[in-house]
Amino acid sequence: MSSERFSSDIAVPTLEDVANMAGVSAATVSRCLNSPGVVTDRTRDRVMRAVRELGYAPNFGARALAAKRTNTFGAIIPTMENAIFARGLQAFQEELGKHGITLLVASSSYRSDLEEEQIRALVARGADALLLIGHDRTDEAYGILERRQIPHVVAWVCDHSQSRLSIGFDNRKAMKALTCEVLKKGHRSLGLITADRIENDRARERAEGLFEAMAEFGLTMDEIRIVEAPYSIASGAQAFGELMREEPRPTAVLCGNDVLAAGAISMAKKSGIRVPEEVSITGFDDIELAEIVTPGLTTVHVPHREMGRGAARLLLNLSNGGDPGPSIELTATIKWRASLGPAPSKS
Amino acid sequence: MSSERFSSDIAVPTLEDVANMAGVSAATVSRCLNSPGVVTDRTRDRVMRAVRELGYAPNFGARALAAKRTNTFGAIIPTMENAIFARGLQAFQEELGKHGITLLVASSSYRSDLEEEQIRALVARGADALLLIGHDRTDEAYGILERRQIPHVVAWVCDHSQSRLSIGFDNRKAMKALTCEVLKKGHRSLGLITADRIENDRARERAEGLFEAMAEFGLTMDEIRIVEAPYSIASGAQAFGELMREEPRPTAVLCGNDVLAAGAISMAKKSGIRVPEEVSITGFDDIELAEIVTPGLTTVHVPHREMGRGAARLLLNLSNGGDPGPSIELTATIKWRASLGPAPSKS
DNA sequence: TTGTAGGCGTTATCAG
DNA sequence: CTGATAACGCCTACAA
Repeated sequence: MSSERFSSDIAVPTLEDVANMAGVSAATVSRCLNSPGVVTDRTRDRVMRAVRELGYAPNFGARALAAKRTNTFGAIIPTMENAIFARGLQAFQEELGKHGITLLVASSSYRSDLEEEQIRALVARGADALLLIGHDRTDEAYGILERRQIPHVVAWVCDHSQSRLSIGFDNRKAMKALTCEVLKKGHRSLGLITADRIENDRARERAEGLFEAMAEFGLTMDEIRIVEAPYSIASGAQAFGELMREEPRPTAVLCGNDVLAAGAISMAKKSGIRVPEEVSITGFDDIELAEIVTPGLTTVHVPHREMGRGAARLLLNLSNGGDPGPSIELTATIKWRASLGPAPSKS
Repeated sequence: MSSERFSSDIAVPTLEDVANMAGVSAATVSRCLNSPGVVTDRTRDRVMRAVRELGYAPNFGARALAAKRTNTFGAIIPTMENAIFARGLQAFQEELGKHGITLLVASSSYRSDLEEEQIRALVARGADALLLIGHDRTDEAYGILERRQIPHVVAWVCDHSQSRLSIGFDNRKAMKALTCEVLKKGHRSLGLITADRIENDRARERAEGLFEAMAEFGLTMDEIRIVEAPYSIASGAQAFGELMREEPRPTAVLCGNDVLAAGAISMAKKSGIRVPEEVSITGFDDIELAEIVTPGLTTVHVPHREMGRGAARLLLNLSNGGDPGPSIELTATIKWRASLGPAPSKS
């Protein structure tokens, strides 16, 4: 009925078409596809042949509508433009793939209004579960998740003051540890290049960690210059330029991530400022970039793959009605390379 | 009816719930959402309030089923692990966003069997149109696209021997031009680090371009050493190491992309081989990485953003039943940086 | 401008 | 083991 099957009928075949060709009911075709064990070998063969012949593929919308399950998870990351989330996402996807579930990725450009929109889109699209980055988002966003009871996990963070299920590392602690190393090298005049801290708890926590370390070493906020910059090499470079014009000039510039740090290094090179002899620079994330730049970037190594894999497992569990257990804290470690050196002796 | 609305009813709200709360029919709610202009301001206000109050979001499956349109496009890229496709994809997404359509991204790991699977998944999921990279894929993949008449465009390539709609640049021509520059510098012993050329027409075309240039300069295949390597900095580094052990040692190493080239440069540095004094290295793509490494990478600048934006427009057109016009050829240009120098004077 | 009713392609619940 | 048949949630003529 749905497709009259003229000689050159190009309509998309439906369950019913397959049923007709195989001489069975639509219900039987559906069963062949979903629980093959429950149908005779003979009829199944017949049905499968028809399926192939027609090039039939089930209509996802209809299936979702009827089954209330899509076998699709979603992930919303702040950006695809740099590699920060790529590796973790890859691991996430690989793990999901093993369980036959498809991943849909959206990016929010670090804007929580857009993220809310993306959550809506993915949820509406039937995502069975969601991977989110960081805790910062609108109440509406959380409202949607709760009302529809969408299993979700927050990754890339481990904030003990938050109760939501998460897997990640303590950004504050990691940045504090790195800053302590910088201070131990004798630096007393710092610079910070950070992403916008509004709507970005990772950036905020990292900055806080830095401040805590300074406090422990008896430094005040007078001894640090802060520049906020969008996530890109170019803006990292520009921010570094601004910092170098400050008085007194920082002897160590900590960057909120490797991308900004790479920009800083390139600007230093362009300006003839030697790293680390005149200025030390540090990053955060330990993406490939950190190893490639010259000098290599001392940075915080983040367990991207474990995070992705772990997040997938939590979500898989959750969406099967299982108990995911408590949030998981992974550890980030300092990765030493050449960009961090002792403070220049004078000034 | 669908949700009885007890005091703590957590059921997902449907169109009907909204209609009840607003005291109108479901049809009116639907209209408010889809063609707001056709309904009274007063009722629309009432409806929208109900929508907000209930946190209503339309069910995608149902909507797709009824409207036969999802306002979703898909893109399948070979990898998310490096930035090669990121910028283009971002532009693609931005353009689509302007038109209210959502982008779903999948990655194929450079494997056409996986790509076919992803095409299936996206098509089944109702993607109205698809962005694909390169021409190489299974007949089945194209079969699906044709049978279901899914508008699609092939990007990152411009192969005049292919009739399929595409937007991109001529990989062969670009690599040939770059190679000519290398040869003009006097290099007569070359190395090529390329991605696997099976199932990857970009890599194949680039290699062919290189060979053409060599032929024009009267060189034979004896004068080039080729190593295939997976897309990663580490494998680029390793491949470069292998090349440097060849006899005679190449004086110029051309890489199929910037990621491999970055690896090559880092290995050169590690081995104490000066670039470009002892060996010249070139990349392809001109991603940020190319600017960051030291020395800067002479590479082929690819118009990623135009490609992404253009692809979106073609697809938008196509999915609205319009005529997209012919394939579009963009031009890739050589971006000069320091990594390419004259051939060392002796041997 | 708004409401009514039918249908979109599957799955799931029943009988048979 | 198989076949009707009723949802599933929304859109869209068509009618009022």
